Amino acid sequence: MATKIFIVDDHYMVIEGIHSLLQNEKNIEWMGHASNGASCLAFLIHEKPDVILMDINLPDINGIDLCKTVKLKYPDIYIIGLSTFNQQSFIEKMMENGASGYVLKNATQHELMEAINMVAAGKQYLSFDAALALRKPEHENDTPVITRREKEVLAHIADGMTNNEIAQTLFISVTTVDTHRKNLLAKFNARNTASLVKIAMQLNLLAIN
Amino acid sequence: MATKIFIVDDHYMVIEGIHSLLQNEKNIEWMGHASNGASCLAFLIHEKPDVILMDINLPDINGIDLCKTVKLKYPDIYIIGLSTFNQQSFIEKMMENGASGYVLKNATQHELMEAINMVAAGKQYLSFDAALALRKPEHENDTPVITRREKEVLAHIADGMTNNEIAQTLFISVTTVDTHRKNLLAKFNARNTASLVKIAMQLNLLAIN
DNA sequence: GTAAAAATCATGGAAAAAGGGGAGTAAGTA
DNA sequence: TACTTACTCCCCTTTTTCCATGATTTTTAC
Repeated sequence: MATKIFIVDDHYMVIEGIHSLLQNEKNIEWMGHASNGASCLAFLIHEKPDVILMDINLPDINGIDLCKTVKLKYPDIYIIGLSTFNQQSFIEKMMENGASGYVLKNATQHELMEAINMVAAGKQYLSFDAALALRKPEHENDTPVITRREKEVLAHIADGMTNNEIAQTLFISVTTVDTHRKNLLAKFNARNTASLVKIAMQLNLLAIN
Repeated sequence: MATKIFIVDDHYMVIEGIHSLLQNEKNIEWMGHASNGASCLAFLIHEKPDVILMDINLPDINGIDLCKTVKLKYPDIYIIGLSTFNQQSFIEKMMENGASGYVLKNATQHELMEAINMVAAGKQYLSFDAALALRKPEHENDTPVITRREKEVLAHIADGMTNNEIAQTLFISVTTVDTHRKNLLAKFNARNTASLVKIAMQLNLLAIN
């Protein structure tokens, strides 16, 4: 029985590339593609693929959230994350939200087929580089654990607000905000606000929640 | 006479996609691909394509600089920039460095062929969206034009260095660094260092030079 | 060769952040 | 219950940034 595949990616060339890679595979049934989250969800109302290859960068919604939505509505559909980024935070969040695999866009045909077959069989698959990123020991793991409040403060800092302004919007004292700021600097091992924001952006703590 | 095409892109799926799109075109001769700048230059020593499709994001060198290098050595080769980003600054720099066209990775087969044919005929081609971005009036352009020195200072700021430290590493006065910093804040319309770094990261000015 | 743009330097003052302390409360866990 | 964690608050000092204003010298581009 052929595995029914559906792609969500806004780059026509990538879709075409995957299509081409899968064209001669006998046990693959190509169901088509969507170029954004909305049309993906619309497609799923009437059609049920076995595996969805889902890009993380979509125009209307990010793939991480789309993954969650799809998995909630259709738990039987397996999802493979697809991205050019090999960042631990992306991979982790994608897997946390129910994805069964993660493949980089520079994967070979062999890797892609392996991923699809593994995932369709109910197993998990991480491309080599992705697995490497995840297997880093904790001390090499560069993403610090920050609390809910710290994340709020961090977001406001990155938006250019001063401690005073943050204190007013969060209805807390300036000194409290200052404490959070100091803790953030310590946790991120940052020398000052500038490097704090850079590191947070690199870890995607400010773009995708 | 067929147009000889060569691709430089580090994403296998994109290469495969373009290959697939061009496979049935009679007047296209596929010469192969390189996945980084170095192997592209190595290839060009012995082989001379008519048109190179060049990704902006490469592992070893950015496409903008590679474009310059290739054009210097082989002015007869036409280059089409290839990117997922529709940012004015990228497009401009690519064209300034001698590219004849710019195509987004979500371009259709028709657009791609049009680009190749136009460029091979010595004309220029910008994909619709790219052209739109370029025609935006200056006040709608969200990527400010910053100078070489400002970019250096910006990078150092984002790395957490103080004005004093930056001054020492660049062998200039602290007040000069301060001036650059002020100009950066003004150009980015940022309230302080934190928002400056965030905006710069969002515009990819700290990852790609 | 000239005009524009970029890079350089400066003063002085107000505002904010960084660094170093200490400390109480509430909530959940072992 | 004892312990940990998150969140809250405070003081003081030093450093750094931010702001306003002005000016000179190189580079670059036409």
